[in-house]
Amino acid sequence: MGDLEARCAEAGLKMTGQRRVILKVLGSSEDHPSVEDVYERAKGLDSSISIATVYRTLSLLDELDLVIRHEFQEGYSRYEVNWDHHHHLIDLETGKVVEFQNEELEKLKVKIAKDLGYDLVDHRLELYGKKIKKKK
Amino acid sequence: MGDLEARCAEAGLKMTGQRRVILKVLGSSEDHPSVEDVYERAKGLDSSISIATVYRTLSLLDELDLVIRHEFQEGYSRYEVNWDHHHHLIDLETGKVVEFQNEELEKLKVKIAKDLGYDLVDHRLELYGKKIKKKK
DNA sequence: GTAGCTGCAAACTCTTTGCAACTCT
DNA sequence: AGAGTTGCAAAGAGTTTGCAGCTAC
Repeated sequence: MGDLEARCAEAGLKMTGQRRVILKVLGSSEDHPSVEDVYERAKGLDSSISIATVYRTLSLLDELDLVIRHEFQEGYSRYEVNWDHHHHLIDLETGKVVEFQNEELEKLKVKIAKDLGYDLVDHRLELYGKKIKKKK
Repeated sequence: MGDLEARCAEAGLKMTGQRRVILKVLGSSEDHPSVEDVYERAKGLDSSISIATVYRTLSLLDELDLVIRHEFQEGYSRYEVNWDHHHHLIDLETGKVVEFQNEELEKLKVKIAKDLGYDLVDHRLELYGKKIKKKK
């Protein structure tokens, strides 16, 4: 993958200070921040930034597929950079989000879509679970 | 499975006229109606019903697991009766929602969660695709 | 009788947008 | 220079809630 800024320029976006800040925040986030989270982190780097700009920028990045927008049944969106394809397991007790990949799953999904008469364009998979308690 | 009304009574819910109407609407819907949809259909049976009651009832039913709440990335919720476990393929060109089940997928998900150290409690899978065009 | 339910309207949360000023290219 | 971008504040959409009256049990 590579440089977010480069890919934005490629798409014809003007590289403003605010966008640079937001891209920096996204690129250095290891989690799945909400818009509010991105806004707070961005303000740490440039206190004049507005949340409207964060919303607008995230929408743009989503359209460009540079970012993925998640709705984990919380009533708001979370974002993450679209570095690599993976899925999420949400720990119901702690809210922790675990990422995973599974090749078998990928193949199976394409096959299911095909059997239904569809070309698979996109998909979402979320698992919700509780940590297995080891017995002593 | 079976009677929605019975299961509500079992849970200690009072069986009011409005609830009966909403349950009837849900039980006879073959699609995945939004709150607004449920409200409109319910008004056809009892014009005095309010949307606040629809929201409250659907939340209750969701807590009781009698109903499943979906968020198909549209900015609002859709509901369906929790009759049987299945997943959805959303046709990106028409918005049509196709339901499917796949045993292999179910096993795989349990296994993935287990490998990550989790007991699978719930999960969501949505495929987004385009209809395969047959060549003449 | 009374705990629970309802309609109404107001409030809330998340997100989008109109506008005038500003800024990359 | 000029199209695109920004901050602000207001508006929008979807959803929740306080309250007084009503109703199933």
